[in-house]
Amino acid sequence: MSQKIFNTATRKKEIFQPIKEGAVGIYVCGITAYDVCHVGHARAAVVFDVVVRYLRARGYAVTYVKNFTDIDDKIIYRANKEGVGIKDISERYIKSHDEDMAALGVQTPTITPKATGHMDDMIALISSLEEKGYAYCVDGDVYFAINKYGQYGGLSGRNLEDMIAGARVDVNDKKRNPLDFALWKKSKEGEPFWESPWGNGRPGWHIECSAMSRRYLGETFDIHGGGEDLIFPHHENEIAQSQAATGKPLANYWMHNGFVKINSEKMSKSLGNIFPIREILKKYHPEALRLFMLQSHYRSPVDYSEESLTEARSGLLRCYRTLQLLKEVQSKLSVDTTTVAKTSSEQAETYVRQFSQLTDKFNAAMDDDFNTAQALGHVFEMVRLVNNFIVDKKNMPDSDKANILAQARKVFDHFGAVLGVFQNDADQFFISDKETELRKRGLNLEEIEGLIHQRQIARQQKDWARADDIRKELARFNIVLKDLADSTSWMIE
RNA sequence: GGCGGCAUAGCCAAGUGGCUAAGGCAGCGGUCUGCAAAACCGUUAUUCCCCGGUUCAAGUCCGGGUGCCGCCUCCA
Repeated sequence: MSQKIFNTATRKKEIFQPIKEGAVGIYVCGITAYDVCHVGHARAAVVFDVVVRYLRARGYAVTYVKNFTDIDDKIIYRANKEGVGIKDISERYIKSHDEDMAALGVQTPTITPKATGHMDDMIALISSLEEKGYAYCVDGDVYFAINKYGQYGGLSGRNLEDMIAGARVDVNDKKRNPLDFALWKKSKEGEPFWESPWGNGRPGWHIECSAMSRRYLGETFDIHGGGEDLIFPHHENEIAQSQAATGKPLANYWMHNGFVKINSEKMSKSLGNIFPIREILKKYHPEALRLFMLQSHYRSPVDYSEESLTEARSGLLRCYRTLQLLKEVQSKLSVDTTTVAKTSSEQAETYVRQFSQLTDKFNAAMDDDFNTAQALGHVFEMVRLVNNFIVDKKNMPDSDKANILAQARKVFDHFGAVLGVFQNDADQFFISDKETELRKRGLNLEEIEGLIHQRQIARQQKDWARADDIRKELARFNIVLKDLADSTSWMIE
């Protein structure tokens, strides 16, 4: 099976053919470091994290570049407002971004370049565009000449007439064409600036990605990604700049992730419905957030709500219960559970064969444009299959059981490594889930455990009425008890 | 005004020409249990927004309609 990728540029699923056999260069537009990251950033990060994880699992040597925009109007605005330098702002939010990403289990990209570290590359690129006649300088600003380039609009499927008819482009006397965009902006009084052939100024927004992708991945690379909102104008402009400069395609495949809506509304500052990642993670396990996102296809919109996160948590609990059970059964076997031996019975072989079929199906789903929703369907089938095994395993020799469980664990390890879930030990997961839920609901651990202890005494005395009363009382706080042979465990529903 | 997307069970969500329409959540019945929980088994869409067409065959393709949504301005 070959990897397929939906290419925004052609609006079709295409068979992925890397430039260099066995290697992939991917560039994803990162954040502008002027505020904390929100759930929308989380989605883009998780989507491309999974893309990279899967390509690596498939054996590709992936070079993943994700930039930080650390010079920009919004950063300057914020720095002025706080009376600090732009570096204070950008460094603060890059740090915050890194913390959020780590919490989400997003692997650090191979290279994370910053715009301000590549000023020479940008100036060189703009100069070459100027030499070739694609750029013109007016009063310290440098603009890209759309008309000269001629192929503008290819990615977003727009033509110049449509866009001009849209009439929402800003009026600027300096531009020859209203759609021309700034490559270099003259600095205003008091703004940070860099020296350039056009005077003191700073780069336009789009040029950094053209310069940095070229530096780290070359003139043409495999995959360029980002949120769907970046298709126009940002990626359109990147293509125009880069291809005018090199005469070569910028990227062979363009991937764009869909948006996160909040309670069916667009997320926006004016609606006040921006959800920072760190706020969400106070209430939900990061893997629940990942699962929520991965249950939809990456190009579809997802609708964030407390209910949908709670549902995702329920699904995650189901997986971890099985993982926990798997470990528990393993620990009770009389044979070494880590090595994989040959199975002896037909029944045992059937399980192992089904595991491998589910792995194949999972991979096939991922091959098909990273269909994580479908892939997750197979993950849950695997959960059921393992539960089934645990229920009907009885007369199997321990060596067979050990083998089956070791195989099952390997399959979950693969699923988990690709999707970035199941990264916790099951027992540890339930402890942290409990802590999160207690905090969220403002419940007190000692009180709950005290009641459970009292109930334990009542149970020993077979005082079922008292035991049931305590159960009911705890149920009012959504606490569900599970009676074991000699103890009671509990969790919050 | 221009460009694009989506509409599948109570909810979320895969499937995009052909066996019984994945999977999750929620619900119901059963097994298990002192009672529960978890797990397992069974069950919940004769049907995929509506109308017409193409085809031996359509949720899946084409045309029309309706309803939502995104982009066109900074935005993941």
